[in-house]
Amino acid sequence: MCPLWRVSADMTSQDEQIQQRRSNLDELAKLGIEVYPRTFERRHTISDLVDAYGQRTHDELEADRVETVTSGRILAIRAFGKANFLVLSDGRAKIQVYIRQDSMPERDFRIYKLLDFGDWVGVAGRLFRTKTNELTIWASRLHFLAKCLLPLPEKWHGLTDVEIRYRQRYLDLVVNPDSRRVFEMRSRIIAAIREFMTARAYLEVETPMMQPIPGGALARPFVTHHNALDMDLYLRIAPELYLKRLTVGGLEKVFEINRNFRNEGISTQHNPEFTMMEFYEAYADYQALMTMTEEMIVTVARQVVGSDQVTFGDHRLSLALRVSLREAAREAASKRLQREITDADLRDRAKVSAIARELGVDADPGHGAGKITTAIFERLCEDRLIQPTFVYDFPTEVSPLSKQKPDDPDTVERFELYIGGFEVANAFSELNDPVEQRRRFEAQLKNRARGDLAAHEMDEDYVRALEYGLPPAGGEGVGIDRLVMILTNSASIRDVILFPLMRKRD
RNA sequence: GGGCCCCUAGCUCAGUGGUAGAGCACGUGACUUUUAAUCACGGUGUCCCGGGUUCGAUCCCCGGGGGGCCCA
Repeated sequence: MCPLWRVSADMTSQDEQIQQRRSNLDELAKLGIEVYPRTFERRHTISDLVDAYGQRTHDELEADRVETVTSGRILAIRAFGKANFLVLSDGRAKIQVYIRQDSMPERDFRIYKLLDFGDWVGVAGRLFRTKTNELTIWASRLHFLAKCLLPLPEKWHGLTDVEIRYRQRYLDLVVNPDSRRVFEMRSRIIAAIREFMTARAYLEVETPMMQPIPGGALARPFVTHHNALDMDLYLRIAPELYLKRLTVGGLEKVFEINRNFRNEGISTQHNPEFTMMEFYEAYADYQALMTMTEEMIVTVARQVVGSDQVTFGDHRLSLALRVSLREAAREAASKRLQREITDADLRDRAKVSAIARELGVDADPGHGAGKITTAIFERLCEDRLIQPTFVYDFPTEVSPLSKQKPDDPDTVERFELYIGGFEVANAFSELNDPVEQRRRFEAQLKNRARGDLAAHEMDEDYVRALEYGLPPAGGEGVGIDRLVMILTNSASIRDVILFPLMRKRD
């Protein structure tokens, strides 16, 4: 036979492999089988079999004669003429299948001959162990379930090209078990958080993702448009103002786990859409939330990772520390400049501005002392906060929705939790004085007028809600993606988001 | 937005100013307990795209695209 039609000079290796696979599919159809069947009834999943029989010895399996029907994707074919092996995977576990011409109907063996690496098949057979002690299904029937028409990445090196891993996550999941593990853990982390909250009588709610006034955070929003109402809408940057409206309405403990959208840069710590767990509790203040946050993270880590000590990069993370923002900025600045910087220096607009200049930190002319101190903190301290650290007492200027400290109007009762060098949570005692809230919004509007597109907008209805009375309350947002990074030791947020945003590719 | 780095076969990667390579994968053959199966034989290609320099560019230069890391 001279299969000239199969190989022409300008055919690439991929074309050739696709054509071969197509031809195998055609041949399968000619056998009279349904090549895209609708269902397949399996008696066990591969994971079930490995869990239940992975420890059974050869003799035990011979005595028990375990019959099974299972299915999966073919991850390897080792052919020896009359003795053949497939490796099937259900994504979590693998099992070997032994194919012998004289152990199955002739048509099933013909199906076997037309299989390719990556195809989906079902098998029926008996469990045994080979000479090399591998748990194996001795196939008596073989069912074709679906064709893999494109060649898969190589089994040994897997898929390391991060661009393909992000753009074609399905390939990453097929060949990189670690990737699947990360997303399974992500799912369990979210489930554990939900369980933690509902066990404490928090009510899970859903608030608008499309908002006429984007609020609750200082960030630039995405804009969209509703045609029938002819109205611009913004994808939410935070659910905060809606959740607090619910607290006004008497829902004393609420939480929401969902996406926020911020029209800002992309980095290993930022994806334009990201998942937050945000919650509010009447009668709690930020001190209570710190304690609760510690408890939540420890509980989730123990439940999902099995320990409250986790490895992140080169670091071993453990106990939570507490340090005030001004104190952290003051200490770091003193150290850097080799002289004593005082708390009073940081509160003085002119002095802190000079200090910032000395440190090479941008101090916008419109920025007040609080904002400049925060910039110094972010520049000097943030990425050094590897061990879990609560940074508390933020400048009022950068916290338009937080309640001031009773003895210090320039400072609010707010904290951020840092782990691994980045912000994981942000919380504060909620400002519930409508007069003061209006003043804060107005201050934000001035920043906006000066060109700060991330400054907060006026939200009249939110102020009105406060006028009806918001009980004393604490609220917090936990960055789920970043928490998952910490708990799965992932260096980039893109490794914990199934389909991270990528540039469009023609 | 700035700096540095990457883009070569389906995958993982070498490489060179002169007709482009390896391993895996793929095809043909052998093989009835293999497992990164082995052995023999065989074909891999827009060297990201466009322009320039050159007798000749995958390589050097310029521009663009995509990606990564760091900084803002």
